[in-house]
Parts: sequence; C-alpha cells; structure tokens
Amino acid sequence: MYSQELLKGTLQIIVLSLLAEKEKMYGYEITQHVKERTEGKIQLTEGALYPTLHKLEAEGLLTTEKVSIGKRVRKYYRLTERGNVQANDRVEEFRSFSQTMNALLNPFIPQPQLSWS
Amino acid sequence: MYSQELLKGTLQIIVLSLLAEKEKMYGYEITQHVKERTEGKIQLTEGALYPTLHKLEAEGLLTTEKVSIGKRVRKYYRLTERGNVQANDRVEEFRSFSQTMNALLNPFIPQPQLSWS
DNA sequence: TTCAATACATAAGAAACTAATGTATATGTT
DNA sequence: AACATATACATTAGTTTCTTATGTATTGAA
Repeated sequence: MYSQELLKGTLQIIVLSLLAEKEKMYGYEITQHVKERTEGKIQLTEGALYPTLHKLEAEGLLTTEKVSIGKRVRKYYRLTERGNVQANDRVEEFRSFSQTMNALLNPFIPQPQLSWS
Repeated sequence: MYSQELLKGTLQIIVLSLLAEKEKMYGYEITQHVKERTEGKIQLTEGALYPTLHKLEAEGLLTTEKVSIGKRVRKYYRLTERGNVQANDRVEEFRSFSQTMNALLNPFIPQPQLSWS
C-alpha cells in the first residue's frame, strides 16, 4: 500500500479513467477493480469514493442509474459528454505530470526513457 | 502549470529529494530551482512551502542554519540522517506509485516501456 | 525613487482526505 | 439456525494540506 499522501488528488482521475474504459460502473465495483488491477497497492476507501462520485455527478461529469438487484439497489455511474472530455484531459495531464516529477526527482540517476515498442 | 490537485502530496517529496541532491538549500532557492527545472510547469507557493519546511524540521528530517547575507538572513535547510533515509524511500515510492497509476489509467492504450539506455 | 526581485513568515478559509459509524441485503459456514 | 463475511450504499467529525492574502524587510535596477 502506498502512503495516503500520494493518493491525494488522484481519486477523480482514477474514477474518470475507469469510466472512460468501461462506461458503466457502480461504487463498490470501482473499489474492487482498482484493488485487483493494482494488486492491492491502491485501495480506495468508501469514505473518500462516495463523496467524490457525488461531487462529479453534481458537476455534470457523471450521470447515475439505479438498478435493483433482488432487494438491493445498485447505483451505476457513467460519463457524460463533458465527463468524457475531462477524462481524457486529466489522464493526459497526469501522464505529463508524472514525467515531469520523475525528471525533477534526482536527475543524476539515469532516467528511464519512454519508448513505445 | 498543472492543476493544483496533482501537486497535492508531492511537496514533501520534492523538498526531500532536492536536499538529497544538493544538501543545503534555502526556501526561496527551492522555489526557483523547481520552477526552472520544470520549465515553469511546477511552481511552489510560499504559503505551502514554508509550513512544509517547518513541519519537516519539527519531525527531525531537516536541520536549519541561519546565514547572514548583508542585513538579510537566509535559512538554509539540510537533511538529517533520518531525512536522508526518508528522501530515498519517498522518491522510490513515488516512482513505483506513478508506474502503478500509469498502468491503471487506460491499460488499453499501449503503455510506454521503461528502458534504461 | 520606485518597482521588481529576494527572503522570510503567518493566518483564514477551502478542499480532500481518514477513520468511524450506520443501515441493510446476500451468501457461505458450522 | 446462527454467525461471519461480503456486498452496497451513505454520512460525519476531525485532520491535513493546500490556496490566497497579507505582512515585513532588504536589495538591485531603471
């Protein structure tokens, strides 16, 4: 697990990015998805996730759809058009940012070069 | 300039990393250094930097030394032994974290491979 | 002399998080 | 049947960390 510090500011990006890929997910699903795909290295807490989802919805980047599963109600989220644009922009920005950071941190240690094979 | 969101949680790492490299810097110098080396893409604000420096000092990761330059007093910071250990650990963690994040964000887009040339 | 740069600092308020707690259904185990 | 765990939502108090603004003072250049 990474220190909570690093996670700060990345939650929105994670949510937007996953929804750009899968187009319809519910909160709990997102937490599990992230946990699995990062081998437990990133674990979202519900106390952080739900308020974030609500906020993105309030900003018009997400819409919701309630689906009954037995007696239980799932709340699916999907990107709006604006949400989709934001998702791409933010992911792009993160990639650029992490490159800048990696160059800033100890430039004397040889930096890994980015290459698309 | 990157959104402030992304910067969150990276200030301490930046400070520790720069001091691991230069071993003696003062606050203003740090802001200028970061600005230059990132081509203005990362700009630290004094309102964030000074409290961070004070905090790291209080935690025993940094020590200070006041140096008079004419009538002005500069406050130089340097890493303690523990600070040096922390610096390496945190930078390492950030590198790992940013790799994990980049893999998480849109895994269908071909990922840049890390290669040391 | 006046503006920009250098150099420190603090303080109010906002934002985003953690940790705890709450509610309820579903499923698997003993 | 009883119990624990997993699923699934949500809120709240408190903390941390940041932004924006403000304050003080020296130095150098136009």
